Amino acid sequence: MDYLDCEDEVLHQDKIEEARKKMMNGDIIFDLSNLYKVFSDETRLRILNALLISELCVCDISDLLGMTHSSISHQLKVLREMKLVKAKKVGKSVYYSLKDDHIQKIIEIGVEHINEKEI
Amino acid sequence: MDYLDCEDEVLHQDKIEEARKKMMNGDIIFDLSNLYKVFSDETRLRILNALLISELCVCDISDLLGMTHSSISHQLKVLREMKLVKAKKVGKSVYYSLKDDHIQKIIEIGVEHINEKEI
DNA sequence: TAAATATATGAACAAATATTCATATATAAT
DNA sequence: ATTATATATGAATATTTGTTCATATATTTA
Repeated sequence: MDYLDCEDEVLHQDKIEEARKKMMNGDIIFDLSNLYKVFSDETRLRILNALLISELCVCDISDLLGMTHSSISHQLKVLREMKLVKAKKVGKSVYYSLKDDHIQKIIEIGVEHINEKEI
Repeated sequence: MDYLDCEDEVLHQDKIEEARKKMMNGDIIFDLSNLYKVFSDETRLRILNALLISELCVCDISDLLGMTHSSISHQLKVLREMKLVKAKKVGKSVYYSLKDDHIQKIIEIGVEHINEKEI
């Protein structure tokens, strides 16, 4: 393990200790990584973006994104499991909508970041 | 392609059109997905979290996270390429720090979301 | 009741990605 | 100059993950 190889004079024990104390705990890091993983896929982002505009059934989303029902359905399952969308069954159709407004905020800040980087 | 199989009566053409018009364009979706991909990995999140607290060299980060220099260095490269961190060389060491404060905001909103979900 | 439609899902496959290992480069110390 | 140290990086490996394909379930219609 070469993470033990640094000379003591190079390590900043004070800073390391401070960081160790103030850092978020492992569970939160784990949950956070899973949350952002949802937003890291273009298909899921497009689905969330669409639902931000309107409630839609699976057929609508498939048509809108030009992708198979299966693919969309798999991704909707991920979004459901992460509790980012809710499903409402009406007849043979299932209507999806967003579960809360953090989604909008998360996307907005991301867009803000990207726009500033372009300058 | 079974995304063409839905009956016309099931599709909501008005909603689909509205979504099509209002949705973000593909380039932004692509950039967004790449941005969130950075936050989707626990190692990178821990590095960002540490740098949020203090400027650190590679040795510090390796020691703090209990991971090899190589692994940390690879992830720092990703963070550099995404322009989320900046590097300052001093002697043999390279000191890393955050490049802007969107990082903090993105993490904060994620934490907020997770905490509310726990209720 | 049988056939058709909308959605869901398990398994297989392909593509992406994180870590390890080996090695390279740059700087400092001897 | 030579050796040691801090960091970087290419290639290989292992794991994860998105889509496709086949099939299952639920609801409606004939």
